[in-house]
Amino acid sequence: MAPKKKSTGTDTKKRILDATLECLRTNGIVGTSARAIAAIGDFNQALIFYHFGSVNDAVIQAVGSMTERQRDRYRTRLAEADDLAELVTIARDLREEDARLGSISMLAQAFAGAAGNPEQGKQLYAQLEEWTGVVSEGIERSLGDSPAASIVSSEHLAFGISALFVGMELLSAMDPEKAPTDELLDEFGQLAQMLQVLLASPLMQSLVPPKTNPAPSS
Amino acid sequence: MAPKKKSTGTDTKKRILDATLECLRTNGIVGTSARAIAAIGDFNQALIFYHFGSVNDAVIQAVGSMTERQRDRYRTRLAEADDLAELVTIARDLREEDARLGSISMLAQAFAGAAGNPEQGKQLYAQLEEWTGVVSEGIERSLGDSPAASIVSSEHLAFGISALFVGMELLSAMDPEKAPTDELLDEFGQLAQMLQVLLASPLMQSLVPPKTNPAPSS
DNA sequence: GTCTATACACCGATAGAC
DNA sequence: GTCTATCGGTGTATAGAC
Repeated sequence: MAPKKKSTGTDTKKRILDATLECLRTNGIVGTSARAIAAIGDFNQALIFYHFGSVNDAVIQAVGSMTERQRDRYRTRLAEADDLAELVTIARDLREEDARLGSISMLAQAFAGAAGNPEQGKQLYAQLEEWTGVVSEGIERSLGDSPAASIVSSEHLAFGISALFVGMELLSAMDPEKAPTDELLDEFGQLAQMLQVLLASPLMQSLVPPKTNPAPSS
Repeated sequence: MAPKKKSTGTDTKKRILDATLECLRTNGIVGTSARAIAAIGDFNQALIFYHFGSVNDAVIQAVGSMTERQRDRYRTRLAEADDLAELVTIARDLREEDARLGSISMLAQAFAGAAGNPEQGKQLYAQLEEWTGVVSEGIERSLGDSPAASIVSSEHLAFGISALFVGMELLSAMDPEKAPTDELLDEFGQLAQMLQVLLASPLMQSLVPPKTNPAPSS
């Protein structure tokens, strides 16, 4: 039997986490306080401390619940990517949806707020790693046998993509009209198509030796 | 005759700006308050409001003074770049120094604090544009005649590099041990060397038509 | 131009009634 | 588990002495 729900609907803990994310998205980290969160979620301010101990911890948990969802979403979508061009196209679509939902903006705000607080920083970074791990796998699968993969590690590249997305979202929030995020990503898509052909060309062989076939020992 | 200096040394306005930057760097935007700034610079809290009207305005002006210095520094350094490989090498050096000084971290913090405040955001973005304008020129000069330039606009690419740097600095602050910023940039350097050869290859001609020679009309 | 003193709003966090 | 009430602290900003 499904658990009987209160009239308020969802579980309080979840309501707090959702309100915390919404607050982070609309008010930014400087405007995120226990009172502001409580006002958004229409519950009592003291509940945050009862359930999470502090505002900071509520923020960390809220971001954690968000990155979990994103990790799963990225995993299913990236499973469709077979080569570089597809990978870039999917990445562009995912980012577009993230921009609408504000997921990456929330992340950026939480990061900014954790500056100078090593413990909080490490927790947030660990949550990001789960997410980027999926990206890294996607890169590995669609680029693993390309000669470019022998130069750039997929983990490092996934980190770079995350950093790029976080930075672009932060900059776009400053001046949405002027920041050329979509244009840049479109151009990257075209560049990726070009690169894909180049990477397969015989010329590559002279620059990057093919993977040394691990000959069966002896 | 040079203006007589007070015993405190430098001009108060400048002292406030410096203390504001230092506060942004060490405390982050959430920890940046009039009292915190005044404590760092060892002056009275009320002076901030007398000279700048509000803490927010002091932050904007402080960041502005920083981006000006950075713009000049980038301009002189980037003047040495003649091709893609050199450009990437110089970019890596500049970023390394920025990381030491914390310039980009301050920028990221100021950006994060301006979220949800369009006026402040626009002002900060305009300051960043001065900086990226120099980067864009550097790209143009060292890549202008390459076929890649016909795909990616130098302004857009400069924006992307800024976003990448801001994002990397924000992520590195979370967990300096784990974030592979230097590794990634080293790999990008190698990739750039490879690309430089590829872009010059005859194969490019089949993918990207050479610039249509603007034939003199009639 | 710089200081002290202060007004007033909001912050995180807790105690205790329900 | 949720509420009200409240503590001490800190925030921005200003008035007024010097």
